[in-house]
Amino acid sequence: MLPTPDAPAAAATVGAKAALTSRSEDFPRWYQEVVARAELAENGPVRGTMVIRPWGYAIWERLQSALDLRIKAAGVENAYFPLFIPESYLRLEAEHVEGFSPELAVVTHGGGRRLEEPVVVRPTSETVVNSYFARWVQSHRDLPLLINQWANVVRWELRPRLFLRTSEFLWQEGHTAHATETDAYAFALRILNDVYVETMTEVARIPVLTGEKTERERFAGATRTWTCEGMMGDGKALQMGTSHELGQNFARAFGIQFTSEEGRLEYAWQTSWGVSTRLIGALIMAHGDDAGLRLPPALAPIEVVVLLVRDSSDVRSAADTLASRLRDGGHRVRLDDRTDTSFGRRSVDWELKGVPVRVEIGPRDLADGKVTVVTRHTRSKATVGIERAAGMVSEVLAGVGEELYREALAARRARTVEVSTVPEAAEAAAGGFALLRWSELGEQGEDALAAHAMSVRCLHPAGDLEAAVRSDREDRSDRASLVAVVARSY
RNA sequence: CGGGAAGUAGCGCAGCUUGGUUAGCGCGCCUGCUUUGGGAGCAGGAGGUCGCGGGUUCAAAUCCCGCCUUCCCGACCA
Repeated sequence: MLPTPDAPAAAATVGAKAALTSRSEDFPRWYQEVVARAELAENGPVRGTMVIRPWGYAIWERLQSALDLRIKAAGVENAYFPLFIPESYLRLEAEHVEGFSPELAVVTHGGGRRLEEPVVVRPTSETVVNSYFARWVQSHRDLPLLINQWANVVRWELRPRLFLRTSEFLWQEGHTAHATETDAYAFALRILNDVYVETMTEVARIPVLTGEKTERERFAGATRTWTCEGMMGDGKALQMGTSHELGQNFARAFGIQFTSEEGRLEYAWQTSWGVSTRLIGALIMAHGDDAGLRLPPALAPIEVVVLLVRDSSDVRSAADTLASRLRDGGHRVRLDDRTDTSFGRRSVDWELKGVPVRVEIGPRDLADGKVTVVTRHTRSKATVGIERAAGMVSEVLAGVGEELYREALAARRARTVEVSTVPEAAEAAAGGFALLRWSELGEQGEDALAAHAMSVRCLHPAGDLEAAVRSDREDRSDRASLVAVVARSY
């Protein structure tokens, strides 16, 4: 609760029966229950597929706009490429096909006949996009070519989990071509920092660690993969987004060549990058509590619910007036006048869905000219004069995002330990992040950790762990000073 | 794909070991009345190809075989 000039007449914390399995008791079960009870998504009829329900989709739409705005601010244009890709395209980049072939969905029949060449349902679009880039890029004047698409992709996952790993998911994938390696490198990091880190921290309010993936964890076909790693409520890491430098791998495979200012024929340098509906999973697991989802206002489909405790003409007109004032103040408001459903049930439901603020209006308080303002993320209640209510809601909403971020950051810090040996890392990463110098860990150590179901989430320059990986850093080969973030992951 | 568990009404489960009338229970749903300040109460009601396919049998939710799906733990990933 924010401190306010005229302090609330009464403050209390909500006490109710547990709506869900607690996080500490069984985190995976808690996660599934939140997804179901908050009406975010359900399994589709085909294994690994997902039906995203309106509440979940509305969150996705808000994430999409936040990302799309920033992607466009980086100079990228949206386009659309086909769902079906000739199987032969995948084979043109050796590492790429090796990485993706185990999880491809392949169409062998169409129009009732066997296809001459099977088509693949895109697992990612590097191959089609780049086959067109080859046609569009002729001159250095055509570069950089910066394209993004919003699409669905299919990867036949072995162990699906709603939002975190589904066989079909929604995402954006960016594909760019540049004249020089330096440009491509800078752009991959620009997307990482200005689009991904910013959206994750400022909009989703989840702290992320950025850094480079090890060779073992790198994207199939990339020369370098940069990642954003978040810590979930159980101490495990989630890869929330990646930005890849592709070098000239795809340019050579697809013939993306241009004539340079000096008149030489050169291959383009490329990047690709993506984030997906997995971000909704991150939101649930980073911010959720034992009462359900907790949404930062920027992503909440509804920021404030005005709830009629019971119906009467006084209550209704007070609620209508308050809802209008809040709407006029620019907030997304829902009037809950379903008084044929009990107060308790409606309260619990809105808490499950994570609506940041709720205003309860009932005859008792109203007789004193008051209403109750409930803050979801702290589950605290305050009674305020009705004329103050709209102002207080705005004040509370203004603070929720920052408080969620700080809470998540504190939780991550509490579970992050610096260690100096591989066995220590394995022990510490059982419950959070372990930081170990890469020179101490190395690829042998990475193999050893794999036996404990642990991995290097990213390599970050020594020093301030939370500092952005800077795109103007010249020294790219000082690997000895890198710190490995070791964790279990989703 | 390997190891483990499970599929019976929208959800959660019992029944299965030892085959045998009409397959039960809780929640939810519908109707009515009373309620509503933290998951309301009473009364009445609707809802089932027992995951799918095959087999054994006079008879299968129950026994046998195959498949599918879900969950947990691994390997793979946004």
